[in-house]
Amino acid sequence: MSEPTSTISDRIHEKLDDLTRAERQLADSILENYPASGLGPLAALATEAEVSVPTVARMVQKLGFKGYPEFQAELREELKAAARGPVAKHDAWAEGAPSGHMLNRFTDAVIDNIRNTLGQIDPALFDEACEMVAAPKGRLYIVGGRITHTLAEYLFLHMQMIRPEVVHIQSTSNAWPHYLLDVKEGDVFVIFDMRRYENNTLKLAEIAHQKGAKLILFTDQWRSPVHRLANISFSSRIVVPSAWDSISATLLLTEAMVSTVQNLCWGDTKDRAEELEEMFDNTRLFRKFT
Amino acid sequence: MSEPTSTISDRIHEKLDDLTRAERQLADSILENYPASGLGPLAALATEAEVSVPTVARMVQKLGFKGYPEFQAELREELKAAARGPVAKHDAWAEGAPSGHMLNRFTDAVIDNIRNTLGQIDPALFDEACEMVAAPKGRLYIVGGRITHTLAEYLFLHMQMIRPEVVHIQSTSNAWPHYLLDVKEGDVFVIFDMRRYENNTLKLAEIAHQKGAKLILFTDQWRSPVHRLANISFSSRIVVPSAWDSISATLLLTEAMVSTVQNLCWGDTKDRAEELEEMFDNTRLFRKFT
DNA sequence: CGTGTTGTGAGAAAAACTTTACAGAATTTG
DNA sequence: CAAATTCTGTAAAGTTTTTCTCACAACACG
Repeated sequence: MSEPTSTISDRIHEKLDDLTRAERQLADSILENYPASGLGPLAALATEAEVSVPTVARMVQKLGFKGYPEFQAELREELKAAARGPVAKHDAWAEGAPSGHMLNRFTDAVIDNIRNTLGQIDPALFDEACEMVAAPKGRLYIVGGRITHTLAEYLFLHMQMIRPEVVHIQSTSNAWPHYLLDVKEGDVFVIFDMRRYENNTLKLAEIAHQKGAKLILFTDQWRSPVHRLANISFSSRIVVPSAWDSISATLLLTEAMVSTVQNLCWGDTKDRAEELEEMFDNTRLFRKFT
Repeated sequence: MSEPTSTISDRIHEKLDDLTRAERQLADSILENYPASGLGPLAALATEAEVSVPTVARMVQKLGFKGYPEFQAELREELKAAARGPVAKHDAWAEGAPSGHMLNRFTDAVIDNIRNTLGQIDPALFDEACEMVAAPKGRLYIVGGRITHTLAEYLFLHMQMIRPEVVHIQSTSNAWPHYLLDVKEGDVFVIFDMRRYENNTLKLAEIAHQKGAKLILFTDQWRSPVHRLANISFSSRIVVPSAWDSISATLLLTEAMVSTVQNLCWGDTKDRAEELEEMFDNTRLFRKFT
């Protein structure tokens, strides 16, 4: 038996550019949970990929198989061969990379960070924070430092679409004191401060706190000094095999917050609903996950 | 949907005592290379196990299935779940949160995205891209769009510390054409373009390509039109239970790239070594993972 | 010898695959 | 902006494969 030099997965990737829209959609679906979906009946695969039956038949031939059964047979062979191999499942995230490859080591670390970070989150506090952010009573200020202002801006860009009165402050900018002039009680600050913690951020937090604003802090596992002032803090694990830190876990929290807040605000802000609706139409993104 | 408490493999083992000789022979064959052999046609399985067709049919019913197709369907389901891996099986990441809590749903989705994204990366291409980015021959341009410029800036901030001649362009800015004036052959562009893909980014990529620059693209699973011009593309999964997309998987790739490039450049740029060293001292971050 | 098991062969029924034709949609081209 | 081209889904029909079942003979074993 001649060991096939390339798996079907490879073959699909190679041909990816020659495929049409629907075929690519199908290819994605096959790769989605590979190889399980390719082992069912053709019609089921078509349904799952949301393409028509002939599209599947056409593509299978395009990939060089005489028919769907032949395609399946090779998938099974592949599966057999794979099972023979190392049982170590997630030894490698990126197929074909040595397990010591940076991609694998890095991914291991990030997943671990995420697990660890989530394990230490109090869901009730998270919900509370989201409610504070969603509440349209006061202004929402979003603050980031030298590196973390990218996170801050990411949050800002989304909040801006969800609710009014959102301000993005970069604590390293020398303009930040001006922003604080009209902070009043009931305003909410979301502050990102990861090591190395920035003095400006701390000062800014102090003033905001003093003026009666609520503070929500995203920091790392060693916690920025701001946490003593903050009403709610979330610490993320950030260690990766790199000379720098990872903000992946914090990004996850931020994205989860965006999603939660948007659910909370749903329907409230009529004027934004329009804009959102248009976006949903354009991106075909509005899927109910309940 | 009730999660089956037992796999088919378990089920066979349980019933093993109630089985007759030929049936046991069949069972052994199924478990031999599980689950591949069970996914082919019934007749093939019979031949492989050296039993008759009716024996297979009879045993499948004995196991409690209505017919062979039903048996196969469950095998496929099992395979699907197994591929998801032990990591994603966690049904509560944040302890104490109901498994339907946004934090858990979101984390599931992100982990799944990461797994899927990494599974489709060619490590050789990734290394190649990192070498291109590390090569100090030409300039390094980093380009992002409306949302993705946060990723671009994150990469920029780190590259700036690693190598000289790094430029950050925001394709939504109307100043970008000026940046392209002195692009020359050998320059490298790192472009972020996720849906909804931006026309400006495409135009910018076209000009850069035409001027002989190399393009590295970070996009989503549906791939920005820029990918046709790009020398190397990486597509990430971005779907999460939210009205918006997630850039978490792409951030992971970006961070992994930063780490890899920094390893490649290590020692080359003497003038930056100082600055780095000081940083490492301050952050106690310098850990050798090699 | 009797009981329970297994294989053979065949045929009916069901399911699956392949192909074709065509119309509507999407995209490209001029 | 219209025409041309390409792509895609629907429907249907024909073909092949697969599954299921039955009857019966052969076999194993106490």
